[in-house]
Amino acid sequence: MNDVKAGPEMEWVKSGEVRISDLAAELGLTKGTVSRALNGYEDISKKTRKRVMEAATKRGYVPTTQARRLAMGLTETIGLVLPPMPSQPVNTFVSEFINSVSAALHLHGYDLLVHSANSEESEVEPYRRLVQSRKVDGFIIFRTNEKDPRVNYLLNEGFPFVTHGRTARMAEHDWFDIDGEKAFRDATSHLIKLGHQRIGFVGGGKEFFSAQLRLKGFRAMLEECCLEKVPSLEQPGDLTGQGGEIAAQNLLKQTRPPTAILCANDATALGVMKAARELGFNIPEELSVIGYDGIALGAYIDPPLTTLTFSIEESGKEMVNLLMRRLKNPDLPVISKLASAILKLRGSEGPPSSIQNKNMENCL
Amino acid sequence: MNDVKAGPEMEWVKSGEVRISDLAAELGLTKGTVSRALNGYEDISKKTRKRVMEAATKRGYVPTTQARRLAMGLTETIGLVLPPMPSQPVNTFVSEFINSVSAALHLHGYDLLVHSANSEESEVEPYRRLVQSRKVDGFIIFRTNEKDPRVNYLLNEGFPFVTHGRTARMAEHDWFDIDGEKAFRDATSHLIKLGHQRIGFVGGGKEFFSAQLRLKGFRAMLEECCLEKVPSLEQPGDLTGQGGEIAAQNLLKQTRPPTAILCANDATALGVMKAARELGFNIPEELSVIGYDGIALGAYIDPPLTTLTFSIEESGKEMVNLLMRRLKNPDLPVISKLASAILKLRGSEGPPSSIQNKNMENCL
DNA sequence: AACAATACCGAAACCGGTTTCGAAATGATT
DNA sequence: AATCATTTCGAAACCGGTTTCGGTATTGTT
Repeated sequence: MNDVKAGPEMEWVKSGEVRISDLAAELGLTKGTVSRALNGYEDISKKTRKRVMEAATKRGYVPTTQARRLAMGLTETIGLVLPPMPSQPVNTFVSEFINSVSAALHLHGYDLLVHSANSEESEVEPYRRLVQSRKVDGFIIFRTNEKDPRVNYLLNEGFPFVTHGRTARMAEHDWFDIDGEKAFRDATSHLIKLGHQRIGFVGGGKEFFSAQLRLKGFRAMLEECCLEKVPSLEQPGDLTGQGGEIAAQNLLKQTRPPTAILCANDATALGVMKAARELGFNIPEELSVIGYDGIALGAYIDPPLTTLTFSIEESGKEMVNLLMRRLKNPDLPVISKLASAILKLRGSEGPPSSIQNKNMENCL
Repeated sequence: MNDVKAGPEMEWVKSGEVRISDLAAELGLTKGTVSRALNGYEDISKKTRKRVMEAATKRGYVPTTQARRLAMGLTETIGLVLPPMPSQPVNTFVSEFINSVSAALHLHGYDLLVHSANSEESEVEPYRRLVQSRKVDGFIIFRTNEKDPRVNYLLNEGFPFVTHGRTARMAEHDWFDIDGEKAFRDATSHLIKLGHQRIGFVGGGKEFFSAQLRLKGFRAMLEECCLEKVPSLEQPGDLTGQGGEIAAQNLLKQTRPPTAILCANDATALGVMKAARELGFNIPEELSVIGYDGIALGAYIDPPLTTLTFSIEESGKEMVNLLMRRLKNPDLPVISKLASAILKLRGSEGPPSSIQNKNMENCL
């Protein structure tokens, strides 16, 4: 019933009750000596070290983290501040991300401190508090804006951090990002090869750098394939389902609606699909839809959502690597890592029902 | 560009560079006096207190958390261990929950330490480590099993914690839970009132207490309405979409398939809907489906998923309240709180196409 | 056997705070 | 003016570790 196994004659010890001074007294040593013995200093005889270590395991001694960290002048803790969630949590990114970051940090002996952002105060306030009270050694930042106050603050303080996503000052800090531009080039290319000529795009807010890069990839591939850029086919969005609905209505009510819509993320794509259904468009026969994020749920809707997906686990791991490197040596030059998303075909896209013009063979 | 405002003649101070000893020296006081002045002790003259506080704000002094906590013998930190995610993160519960718990803890001056569970080691290992290294004062536990090793371990240690969900030992620890039994009574009643006579149920694993309680509520309402309990209509599941698919196949391939299916959670419901579509069942005309969890995504699928929903924010808040109470006074009697879920009608349920028999008026 | 080198451990300072205790200064009382 | 109570602060211990420094005890060298 109880997971704690205890030998027959081993008296019951509650966890964490024995201090280094107890151990020292018991062994007739000073706590300094015990500390060095346990930490592998060379000036301890094999015999004493063995005695100490055996006593330590027997008594279940584990150093008090707070004390050790205070003495060593570090916190071994990384902060992660959750952006305010305006009740649009269609995305499971956050929990997966936290999970992978936490796991990666643990391998380095670091803890993860998760803080929530109060939407009433400034965005940087939580960061400032954590820095000033010296609760963390560095930050993991995600969902960056192009001009990001958090980045500005931390750069100014000279405080270590890594971002998930690029910023206007990306040359000054370490960052990890998914190559959204390439991803959308791929997705656009895929649609064009299927025969689509009029492709819509629903973006994210101007402030999200990543959404801008996705738009850039979309435009680039259009141009590469000699398809003209139609401004009315590029709709702004806000990365939510609702934003997707509105944008889709704007697109599909046009005289010549697009035969395919690329969405800046999956939440948007779900909104687009909902609006499309309500307007009587069959997916994928009359309208192809492609999202971005690879949320697992996309596989369960009808039709299953084709999307651009990437490894969140890898993201977390890589970011932790970048951060650990930075903590070890703050003066190293900034580096970055770009991972790629892959197009996961699930069924929400297909060839257009009517191919209006065929002048694209010139390009492909 | 920079959020840090500094007065004209205020020289630039990097955050967290000034220690209490610096402040004391600058003021010609001892650090003990400064500490007491800042912490509202009564044995400090008004004049000195004012001097100290002004100097503190001017120099931007913030006490080092590590040191303060060590001296005061507490960690002011609560641990939350993420259960291993077997790549089934269809649920956004976790991130919302973390968010609300973190926010609630912050109001009490507590931090949230999020730890990930390594699936290779024992489930209690992370807890043991956090306890032994004295990194946390208590735990928030969610997704409990009926016989929960984590609960056993912590009860044995006498370590404070609160669970989200009941356990076999719920009389011995504080817990918060959603009244899943009542929720499923409501949902079942709703279906029966719509005219359904053959209602299927897809459950969660035997180990999940909450899933068992939902089944219990389902059965209770059936009995209350004089509907016979058909064992083949109760299918086991695993709270995943895939589990839902399999269960739905088992249900719908029967000679007399159910006209409605209640699912232990939304992920399961999505799997059920997918399988139903593939088998040619129209929802809700030929098959009603109801889930549990209230995930936002359910609103965007076709048809929108009717589900039982509850406030995750309230869950987090209440659990933190329970835990804070416990930390303040460990000897208080255990208490618990049961919140209710509400049925959110969205469209995946309706009256059955053919009402087989009408003998239910006797009961309702 | 005398001496230097080395191995090993104790003593003490330190990390940055909090808290207890006692002494000096101040004010009130007679 | 002498005595007592208060106010106010300094000194020092403490939280639980780590790390530097110096002094024995042991070993190795000639």
